[in-house]
Amino acid sequence: MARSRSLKPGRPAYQQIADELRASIRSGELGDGDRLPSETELIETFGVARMTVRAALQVLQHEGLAVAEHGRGVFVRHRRPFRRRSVQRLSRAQWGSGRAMWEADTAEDRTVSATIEVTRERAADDIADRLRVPPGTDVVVRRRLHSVDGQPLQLSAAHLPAEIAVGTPIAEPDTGPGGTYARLEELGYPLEGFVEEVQARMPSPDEARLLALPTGVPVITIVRVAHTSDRPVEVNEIVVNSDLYVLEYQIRP
Amino acid sequence: MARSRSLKPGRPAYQQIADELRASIRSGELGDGDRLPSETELIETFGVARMTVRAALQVLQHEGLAVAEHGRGVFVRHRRPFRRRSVQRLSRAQWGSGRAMWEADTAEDRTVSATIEVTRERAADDIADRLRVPPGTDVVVRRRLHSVDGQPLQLSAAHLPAEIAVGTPIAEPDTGPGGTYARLEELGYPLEGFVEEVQARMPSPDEARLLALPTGVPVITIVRVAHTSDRPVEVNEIVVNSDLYVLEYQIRP
DNA sequence: GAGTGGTCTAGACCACTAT
DNA sequence: TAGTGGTCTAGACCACTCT
Repeated sequence: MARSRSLKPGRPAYQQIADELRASIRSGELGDGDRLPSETELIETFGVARMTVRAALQVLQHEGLAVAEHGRGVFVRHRRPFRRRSVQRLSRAQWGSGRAMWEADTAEDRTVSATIEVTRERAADDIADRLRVPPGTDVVVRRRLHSVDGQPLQLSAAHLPAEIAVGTPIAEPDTGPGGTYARLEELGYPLEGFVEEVQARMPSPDEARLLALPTGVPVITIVRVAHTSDRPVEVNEIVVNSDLYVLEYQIRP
Repeated sequence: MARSRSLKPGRPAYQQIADELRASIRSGELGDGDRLPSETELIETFGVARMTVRAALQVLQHEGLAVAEHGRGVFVRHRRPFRRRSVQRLSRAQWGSGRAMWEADTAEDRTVSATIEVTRERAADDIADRLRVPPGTDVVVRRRLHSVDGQPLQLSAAHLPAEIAVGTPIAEPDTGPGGTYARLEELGYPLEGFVEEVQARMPSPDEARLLALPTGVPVITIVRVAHTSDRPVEVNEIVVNSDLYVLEYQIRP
């Protein structure tokens, strides 16, 4: 960044400074992980007040292009989606084989971990609606936080009618080989298909904390409904760190 | 919001103010479209400087919970996803029938419009890679901006090898009934399937402008590859307003 | 004109990181 | 200790909306 740059009237100063920095990032002049000019340097370069350069840096952070590290500087953020979720994850070959679904798209050298909490609750209206049971029906809820190599990736909350799950391994923290879907088939609920509804939004503060999300990184939400030929048997609400995920879907015409 | 509220030490004032406002929104005390307390009111309520209450309001805007309207106030943002993209969109029944794919999931009373620009370019590396052609190969690019009821929804850039598309309706703005996919089949490229890669991120300033995105609304990006039994024939890069979309995918085990 | 949010200044003190 | 970003103040002027 050259010394003493001029700003044109008409467009706010903080946006012009953000524009210049963004251009430096896009052009590759500032690469992944590089430190941006410090606030002090930007104040000298552009001849503006500190709050003005801070506003410019905030713009870049909220665009997901930069992250601030207290005491160290503001750095170009590097995306590294190291996981890919594909349709294959939900194939019977996967969970029928005794592998956890979770492992389906995980490279061998990754360390996968999860915390889990199983509770019994009354179904919220939207869950009951999707399960096609009366509002307030008892459900077993399996809440998990999945991490890979210590990096939190995904929150999930699987809801199953208590009538189906209670007294089975599905209501235990460890569902055994093949997981919930393998158990459902054993219990006489052969799965016919899944429907996933995908959306994106900014995280709540809680989600940002649990998933260790930097500023400017949205979450992808997935509502997956697993169903047999005559009824839905599970609703899984999933929230994923969009920075680390590429979802893959295959469609046949 | 009661008058004169106290702030506790330890947590930054602007975050505590944001917390209170967020709680009011989540509880429903402030509903969709309601005006939040003005900056002046918040200054009096919490006894802080203006930049502090502004910081609190920015937090909510970047979370996608509120939108500021210059001269009017800051309002609770209301989500209204009025479109749903499902697997059915890509069924042969859809585009084989002469309906534009675009219409597949559009309710009858919507006004659909699009701008389109068709160009011939050298393929960028990632596009060439996905089309399995040498880098720099000539491609026909169909860039569109889709809107519904005047609201911009989606940007797309469909890339096809020039070898396939040149001299056909695919290189014209209007591809005719059933669109590009119907033409491809007529030209001897029967489609065997599609793969979609879905990610989410914050928009670039250009995307935010074109899609009329408020602060705090991410985009969903989709890279769709259409292929015949022996080669990919189209790569479509799609950027959608995540506020207006629910993607739906069906999966068979 | 009164009220709203948008930009900007010139300071202050604090917390964190590096050396 | 020097340099970095994080929070906060008490003003200023501007642009927009509504009545």
